[in-house]
Amino acid sequence: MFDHQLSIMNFVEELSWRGMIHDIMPGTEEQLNKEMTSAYVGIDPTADSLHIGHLVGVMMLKHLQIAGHRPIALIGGATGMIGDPSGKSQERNLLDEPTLRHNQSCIQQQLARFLDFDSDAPNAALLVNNYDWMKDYTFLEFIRDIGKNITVNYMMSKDSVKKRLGDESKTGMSFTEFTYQLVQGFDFLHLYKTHHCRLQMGGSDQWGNITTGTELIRRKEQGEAFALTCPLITKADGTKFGKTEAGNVWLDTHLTSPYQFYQFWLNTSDEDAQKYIKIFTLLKKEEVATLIAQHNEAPHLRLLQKRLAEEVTTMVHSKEALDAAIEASQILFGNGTADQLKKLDEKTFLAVFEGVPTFTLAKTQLETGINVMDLLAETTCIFPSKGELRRTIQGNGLSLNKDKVTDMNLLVNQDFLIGGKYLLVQKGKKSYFLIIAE
RNA sequence: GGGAAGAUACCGAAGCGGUCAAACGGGGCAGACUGUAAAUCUGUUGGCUCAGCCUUCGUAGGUUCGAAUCCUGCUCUUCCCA
Repeated sequence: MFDHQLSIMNFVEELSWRGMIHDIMPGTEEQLNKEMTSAYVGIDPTADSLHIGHLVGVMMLKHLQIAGHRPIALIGGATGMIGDPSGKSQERNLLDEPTLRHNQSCIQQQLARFLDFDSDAPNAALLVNNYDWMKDYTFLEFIRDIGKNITVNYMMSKDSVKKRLGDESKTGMSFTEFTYQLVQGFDFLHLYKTHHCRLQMGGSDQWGNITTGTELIRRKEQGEAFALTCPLITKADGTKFGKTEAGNVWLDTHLTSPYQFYQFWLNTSDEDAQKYIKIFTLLKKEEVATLIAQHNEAPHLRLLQKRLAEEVTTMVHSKEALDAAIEASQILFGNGTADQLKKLDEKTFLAVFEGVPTFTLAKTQLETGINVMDLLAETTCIFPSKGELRRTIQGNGLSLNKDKVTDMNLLVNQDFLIGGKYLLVQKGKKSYFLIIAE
């Protein structure tokens, strides 16, 4: 029986209570209990940062490593160029190699916060890029060595393909997309042969692709490989997880500030928070149970959301970033008044509004005063059009320095500046913008 | 290669010669209520120098006093036949 001092609970049990198993191939658990096993998760290198949609896969790898197995992160340099037919995603563009490598190294740095790549431990994590073994692999070799082993009938039976072939599909499917599962299956085969990788994990939408891989391994190598998928992360209101109005929630500080990151998690609904805290934090079963119980006692305190946001922000960024985010949140969402705002010293002020979109303009422009309309819709692009700004003011949704604006002809001059320098623009309750006069 | 259907604002989808900046639904934004929630209700959702004007209904032309609506070419999509 395989045992590791770190593994308190076995991997499958661990994922299971966390609600992270959607489907698992028979024999997977036995394999994991038998010996140290390598398992991989694929990541598309479409950007130079991961976003929180990637986090589930990363957490699976982390749990895997904690359980004493070896995680492999596969950068889909080759597959990422194709695009999976199951997603709504368009066919992708080919990344040039420098961009691909850049993205790869950025992603690896982010992964290093979660996984141990460098130690001498036998289960140190590994990062590979399928571009490396695909780029010189010719089409002829591929169809002869790989394509031969899988029938089109088999490939067509996959849901992802059926969906695109069905009557309700409006777009059809290119040959390239059809081939996707084979290419991904080949990755699995390659890792099986080169790294003894026996398990592929991914989102539930990957099940079909993963099983093409295990099938390929069975037919070509008479080997046994396994699949484990986690449920697609959903939100109770049915909208897509991981998106805000501003787009993806990234792990990179420059794309999504720690404050915004913290806010994202803080804003999860009660129902979702119970799910997410199991998936995105490493809190133990008992602690999670206690938190959920406490939350149900006093839901308005939102202990669960706060804890979730704290844990994830700390894990992804740092304790310092978390503290700053909390402080900023308190000022922004506490009963902040214009007076309080004006009392802040510049350093705190800037810390609070770090990550808030800023616009600069010359102080001289304010000497004679400038109309709110022109200021917000023209000089700065806080509002895309004057019409929209007009509507917002009419709907009582605009504040300057925490004071509601009701007059569309309001003249903004230097007297409005906080500390002689800053003007805080608020659209609705949650959207802040900062104008800096220089 | 032949045939059919279609392309409307963020998305879906009406409109089929004037009263159309374009019904309806979804989404978005804002307001009320609240827990920075959910649900609900309300307003709004092309632009502007805003009771008026300007640019939009795949694209280029044409017919007409007048076109999203009719005609022609083109592009693209889906489906059927070969």
